[in-house]
Amino acid sequence: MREFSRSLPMSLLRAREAVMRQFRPSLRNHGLTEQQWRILRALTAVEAIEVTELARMAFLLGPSLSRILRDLEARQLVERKTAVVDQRRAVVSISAKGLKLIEAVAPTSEAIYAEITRRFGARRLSELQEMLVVLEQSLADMAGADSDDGE
Amino acid sequence: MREFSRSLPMSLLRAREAVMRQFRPSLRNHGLTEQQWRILRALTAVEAIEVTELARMAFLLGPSLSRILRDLEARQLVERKTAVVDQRRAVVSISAKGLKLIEAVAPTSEAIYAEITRRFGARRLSELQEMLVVLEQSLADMAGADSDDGE
DNA sequence: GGGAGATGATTAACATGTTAAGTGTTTGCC
DNA sequence: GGCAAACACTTAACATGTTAATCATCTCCC
Repeated sequence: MREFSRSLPMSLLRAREAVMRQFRPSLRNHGLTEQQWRILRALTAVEAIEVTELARMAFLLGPSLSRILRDLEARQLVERKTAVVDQRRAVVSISAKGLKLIEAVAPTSEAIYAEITRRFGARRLSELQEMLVVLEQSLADMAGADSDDGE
Repeated sequence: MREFSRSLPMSLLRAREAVMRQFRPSLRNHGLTEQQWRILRALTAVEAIEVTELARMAFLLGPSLSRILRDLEARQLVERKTAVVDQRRAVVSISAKGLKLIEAVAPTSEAIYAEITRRFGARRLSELQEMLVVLEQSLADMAGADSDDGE
């Protein structure tokens, strides 16, 4: 079998961890986890958004998002209301307080990102991002290998 | 601020998830989680190994590894004994039963990996892995951006 | 217009990620 | 040789990942 440390999932995991390690302390100083930050960050790009669509944008599973929204709402960083046309749907938006928090975190975040870009190289970074997109697309319609053995 | 969906952490997360989505069903059919598989897989490369070193190999934090080892030991997939020279250290190795399980999973796993390689391209895959290593190394000695604000 | 099935969201249950604290052992040094 | 600091590992506590089940609403079709 392929040498373990060279497997693609491990490489991606390690690279991502190396990157996130840079951001976590700053987020923590503002009382935010990585996922909470992703949600607030996604919300700044829209006026309001339904929960399912937000999950897609922030790349979180429904249950995780549900829990985090409950907390963010309690902290008054986001607002939630039920859609009028369909009572099942909830529409979420960032609050003024949430925006303020984003603005407080952003400078440090940007500085870290800039330093990562400087170290790794801007061109190289673009190439990497492009490859990652292609990888994702390559596997988009792959079966799922379910019928492995006795199921 | 940079468009959210193009941030490096998100790109890495999405790519990794696209890859892991392929493997999870098969692992699940064998009663293994991704992390349990990583541990068993790492153990096949060595005779025996200390817990801390295993954590480094499988890229798991100590607490996660502790919990998982407890479970794998209960299922008799791994064996653990205390080092004679240093009572603090525990030495872990894979059991015959564990090896058998690995051998049962490996074919499907290899087939999936081969299909991923075929779709993405072998050369491209090598390039990607190389870039990920460089990225990791680029950030290896980066500060940690701790002194963000009032600390 | 009413009921079966689909859909959006949440809850439940268990596994892991993450940081801090705790436990037992060893090491270095006086 | 004994004690403070370092070390290896585990536990604790809370947040998230993951899958399945539940709940409420809605849609479609008869």
